[in-house]
Amino acid sequence: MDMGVEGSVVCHSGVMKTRNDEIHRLHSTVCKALSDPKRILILDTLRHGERSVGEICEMLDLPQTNVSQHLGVLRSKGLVHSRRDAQWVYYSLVSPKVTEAIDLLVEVMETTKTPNV
Amino acid sequence: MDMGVEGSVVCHSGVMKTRNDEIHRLHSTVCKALSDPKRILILDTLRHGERSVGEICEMLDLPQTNVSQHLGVLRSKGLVHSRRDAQWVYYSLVSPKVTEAIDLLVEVMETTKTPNV
DNA sequence: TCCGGACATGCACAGATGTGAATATACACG
DNA sequence: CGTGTATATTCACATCTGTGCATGTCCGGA
Repeated sequence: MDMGVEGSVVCHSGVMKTRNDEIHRLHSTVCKALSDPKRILILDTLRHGERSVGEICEMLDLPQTNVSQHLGVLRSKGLVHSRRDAQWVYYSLVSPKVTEAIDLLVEVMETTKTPNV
Repeated sequence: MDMGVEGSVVCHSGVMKTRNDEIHRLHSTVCKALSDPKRILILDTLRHGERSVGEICEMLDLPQTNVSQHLGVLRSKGLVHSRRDAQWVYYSLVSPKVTEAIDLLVEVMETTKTPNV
């Protein structure tokens, strides 16, 4: 009698059902998007507004092919939105919560004192 | 003149230096810890206080070997702390910010409407 | 000191994933 | 329509990482 709060069903000798599914979806979307350093860098690049692919490449000094691949992943995970304007494609965050989350993760890192690398 | 705020050095035709390093450390610690669904589940298990390895195994229905491996990763990343009591080892979060971050990531997932899987 | 339970570690392997090279597609312009 | 620029996609490959199995270590009890 110390858990089982917040609307989740607890199956004894089993797993919390809805919470389990929720976390698996969390992993396959947001967490998987953050599981590569370059993708985090790209998201950070979009912090202050939309950027074209070429602008991101220049800011991060990365080849275009690679940036397009990562942007494709981020879009498939639903974290960024793309808008075409003539020859250029501009990417932007679907929500400011994305960078808010990154900032909170940085806070977590700092409170954990990052023991080893 | 649209970026370069918050104490980071911007190298034109280069990359933001200190921010770059910060994000790479973020990835190799916190984000890498969250890059596996079972590890997120384990962290969620510790939300309300410390648990022994056996308790975590039972709650998540996972083999002990596997749980120990993941706990080893989480400890090496600095997200959990371990305490030995007789034959048992109790794990706990180093900071409540860990689950706060997970909760915010869930919020991000929900705002992005998770388009595909 | 021997035994059993709790937990950790090393190893081998399969599956996932980031990367570059080459190529394809979309668009503007003349 | 042909050319150049911007971006996306496919493919092959090297690397990483989660997993199970077997084993090792730590601890308490008889």
